Amino acid sequence: MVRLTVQRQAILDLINRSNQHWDAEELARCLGENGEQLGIATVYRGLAALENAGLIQSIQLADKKRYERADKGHHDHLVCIKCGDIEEFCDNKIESRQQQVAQDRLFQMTGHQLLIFGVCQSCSNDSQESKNL
Amino acid sequence: MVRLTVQRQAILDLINRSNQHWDAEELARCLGENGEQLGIATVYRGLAALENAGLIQSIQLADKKRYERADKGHHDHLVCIKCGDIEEFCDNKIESRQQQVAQDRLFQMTGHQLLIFGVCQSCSNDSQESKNL
DNA sequence: CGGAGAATGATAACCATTATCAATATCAAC
DNA sequence: GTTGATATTGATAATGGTTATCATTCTCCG
Ligand SMILES: [Mn+2]
Ligand SMILES: [Mn+2]
Ligand SMILES: [Zn+2]
Ligand SMILES: [Zn+2]
Repeated sequence: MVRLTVQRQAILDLINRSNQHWDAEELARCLGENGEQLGIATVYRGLAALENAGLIQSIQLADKKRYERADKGHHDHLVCIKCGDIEEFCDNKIESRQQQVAQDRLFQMTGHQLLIFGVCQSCSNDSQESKNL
Repeated sequence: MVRLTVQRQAILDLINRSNQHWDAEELARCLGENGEQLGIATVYRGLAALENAGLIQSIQLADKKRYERADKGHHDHLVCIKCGDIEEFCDNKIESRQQQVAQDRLFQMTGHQLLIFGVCQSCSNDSQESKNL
C-alpha cells in the first residue's frame, strides 16, 4: 500500500483530472504553478510509487517516461513524429495474438508496449496546405 | 548514400556476422578486442548512419538502443525481464491490424515497435528448480 | 597536387533519472 | 500527548546513455 502523502495526492489528482501523458518535469512545473511546489526527486519517487500501486500507468518513449490515468485501462499508442501528439487505441485482436505468440514460445508474458509511429491527421493536413502555396 | 569507411565497415561486419542485439558500448568493446579500436562517438555516429541507410536496424529499449542485422527484415521482440534475453517473432495478423488501426484514424504510419515483456522459458525453468530445493 | 566536405576521436555537455543524506513527517505503542 | 521506529521529502550530487564540439585526418574530385 502506498502512503498517500499530500505530495503524492497532488500528483495523482492532477493526473486523474487530466487526459494527458505527463512527464515528470511537466508535472512538477504544473504543480508548482498551482501552489503545490514539490521537489523533482519527490515527483519521480511519487510517480514510481503510484504506478507500483496501480493508481497510474506509464509508457516508455525513447527519451522519457510518460504517465497517465490508470482508470482508462490498458491501451496502446500512436505517436506523431511531427508534433509529438499521442493518440490511443486498443485492438483486441492484437492483444490476443500477443498472448498466443508468448504462449507458443513458453514465454510468461507480464506486459507489453506497442507504439505506432507516424504523422497524425492534423500534421498531415498541415503539410498538405504548405504544398499548395 | 553512406560513406563506408573502414570504421563503419567494421561495425557493419560485426553486426552482420552475429545474431545479437548490440548496444554501442558492447560493439565498441568487441571491436577493440579484435584490433579494430574506434572512438565511442564514432560508433554512435556509425550506427546512426548505417541505420539511416537501412543497412542495420534497431530497437529502442527503456535504457538504450540496440542494433541488429537488417537482412532478417522486420520483426518484433520478447524481452526477458529476468535475464535480458531477447527473442524474436513476426505475426502477420498483428502487423495487418496495426495498419488497420492507423488507417481508421487517418494516421500515416511510418513504423512501429512492439515489445512483449515477461520471463523466458529458461528463466522460468530456473525459478521452478529453486522452488524444488 | 589542392581544396571542399565528410569522418574521426577525445572530451565536454546534455538530460532524464537515481542515489545520497540530513531534515521532516507519519503512525503505532505507550 | 510523548516517543521512537520507519518512511518521505527535497536539495543536490552522481549516473549513464547519447549528442555536441572542435581540432585533426581522411576522401573524393577537379
Ligand atoms: Mn494513453
Ligand atoms: Mn531482433
Ligand atoms: Zn502530429
Ligand atoms: Zn530470461
